[in-house]
Amino acid sequence: MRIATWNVNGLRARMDFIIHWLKSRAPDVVGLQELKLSEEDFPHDDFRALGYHAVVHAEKSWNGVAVLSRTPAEAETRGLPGREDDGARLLRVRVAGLHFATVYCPNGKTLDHPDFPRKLAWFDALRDYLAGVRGDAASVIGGDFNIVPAALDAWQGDAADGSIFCTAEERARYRSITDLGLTDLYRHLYPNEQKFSWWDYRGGAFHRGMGLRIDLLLGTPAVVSRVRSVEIDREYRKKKEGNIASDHAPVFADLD
DNA sequence: ATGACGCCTTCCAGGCGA
Repeated sequence: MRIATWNVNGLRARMDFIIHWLKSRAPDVVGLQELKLSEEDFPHDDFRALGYHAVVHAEKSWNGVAVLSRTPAEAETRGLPGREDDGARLLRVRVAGLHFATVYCPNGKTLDHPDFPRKLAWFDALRDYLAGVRGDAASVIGGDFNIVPAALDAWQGDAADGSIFCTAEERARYRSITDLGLTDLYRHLYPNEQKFSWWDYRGGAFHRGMGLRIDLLLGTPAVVSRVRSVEIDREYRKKKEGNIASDHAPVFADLD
């Protein structure tokens, strides 16, 4: 079974790209983030034509998450409890024998911006929420975490320590989540590799290797024991057939 | 030092992203 996460940076703008990717990679379950459209504008029919069901938690213009799946999914949680005012950023479903959550974690903007403490509070609420469902054995949470887990995951390495995405406060929140028994599937399989999932559109960052690894798939031990490979699909960060890519690459994992 | 690119929106300059 192939599970995936992808921040698409605008579903409507990315539709041709997403269809190309679904046909090429044939994932079974996909968490999408940054849909940037109203739920009534979600193109269910286009996905059905490709054999995918969709559960959507979205809002006009900003944020928005969804789960695509080959077999129908049942929604478990729409929105992070207590933090609904921060936007449509969490959706958890039951699908294919898994509990599968997709998250678009807040950005925080800058260390001195009011969004930064809101980001930390959002992660505290995420930890509390995940602690409440930790009894679910086969569980995945994937998404755009907007935290760089470790120096290895930033193109600047430890020179980025202390800057936004790389502060001790953010990394402590990330650790509070992994401390619940959730493991970064990519880092588990490849402890010393440096691959990125996001590159700035500006300044040729992609071709200069100036990226971050912020798009993650975390799993409980029952999932970790099944994971055989994880790929950060940088082919789909490139312009393809005249279409512009998201600034994030898809990430997918193959499970037994 | 700054902006750089691309998305969104009561249509178009401005907010936002990471």
